[in-house]
Amino acid sequence: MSQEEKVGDLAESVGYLLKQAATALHASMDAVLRPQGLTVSQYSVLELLGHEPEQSNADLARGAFVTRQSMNEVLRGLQERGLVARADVAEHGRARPTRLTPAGHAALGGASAAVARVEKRMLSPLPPAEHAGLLAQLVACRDALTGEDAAR
Amino acid sequence: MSQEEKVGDLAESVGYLLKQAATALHASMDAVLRPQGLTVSQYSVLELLGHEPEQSNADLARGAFVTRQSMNEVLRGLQERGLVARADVAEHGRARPTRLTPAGHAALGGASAAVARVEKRMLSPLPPAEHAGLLAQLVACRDALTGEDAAR
DNA sequence: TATTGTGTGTCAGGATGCTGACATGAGTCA
DNA sequence: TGACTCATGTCAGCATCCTGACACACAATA
Repeated sequence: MSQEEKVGDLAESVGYLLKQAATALHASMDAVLRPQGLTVSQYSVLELLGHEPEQSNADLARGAFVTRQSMNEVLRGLQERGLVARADVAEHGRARPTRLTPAGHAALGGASAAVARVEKRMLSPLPPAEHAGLLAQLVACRDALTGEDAAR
Repeated sequence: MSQEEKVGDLAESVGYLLKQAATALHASMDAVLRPQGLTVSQYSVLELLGHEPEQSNADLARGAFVTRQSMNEVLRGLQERGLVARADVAEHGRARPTRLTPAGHAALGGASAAVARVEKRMLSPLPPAEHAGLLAQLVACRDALTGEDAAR
């Protein structure tokens, strides 16, 4: 009756392992990005803008899983260092699109290479044939949680 | 030559998806734990103590992937609410083992059931046969990153 | 015995992210 | 036109977690 009603052995909990793996990845990324003068959050913004320029503060916040307020702070730091540029006046609503400066592109290049090496090391124990499967499983898990809201 | 030297499409980045899945899980856990008056960190401590009682502050910090200082704060909150109890004097070194109170056991019961439902929902799109494989892959990724330190 | 090293608990200060709140600009509709 | 709704940017305050530092307890060793 009450076999599956609570969290079992932690070593067999996918949630617990998911947290461990994500924490390890964040720590490894931080270790390679710090020497380049970037935080993980700052790198995330550069990567997002590298793939899709002219995104607003709110767009970037959604892409990096943080609030607009937090992203505002990150953007301010990047702007002061000259890695990104924001339009002074909004063209449409209140949104002021952001884009990479040449210095931002350069910083992204080195950072992206370093992060790619981290990701490669993370996946190194898995046979390449399993990479796509892991990706699909993570997508499925994410969608299962975000699809219908959180409660219940 | 330079095909794999930087992060590619974000939708195909295991690291990006890992972060998304972990963030979604954390948010879902928070949504079900808040109504019970617990934070995710507090729940983690209760769960750890439920599986292995008499752990010290430092033990719990390692188990929850936070610093001793942060865990100290969490324990203080749980102690004030009467969910855990710590020995007043250390028996061996400076370590003061912590254990669940009856109220702590009760709180853990409800919280663990709620979290188990979240985890079940997260895994619901995957055939049960794939669960063990996902778990093993996450373990492998974690170990690949934590085995030899971070840098390089 | 005295020294060194390791593990632990705790205080102080700072960095980061969040919730709450408000004002602004644009679209929708009576 | 005017009221309403929605998305955005930003300010303020708070919560959480971190790094740095220090004192204490024990074990190992010369």
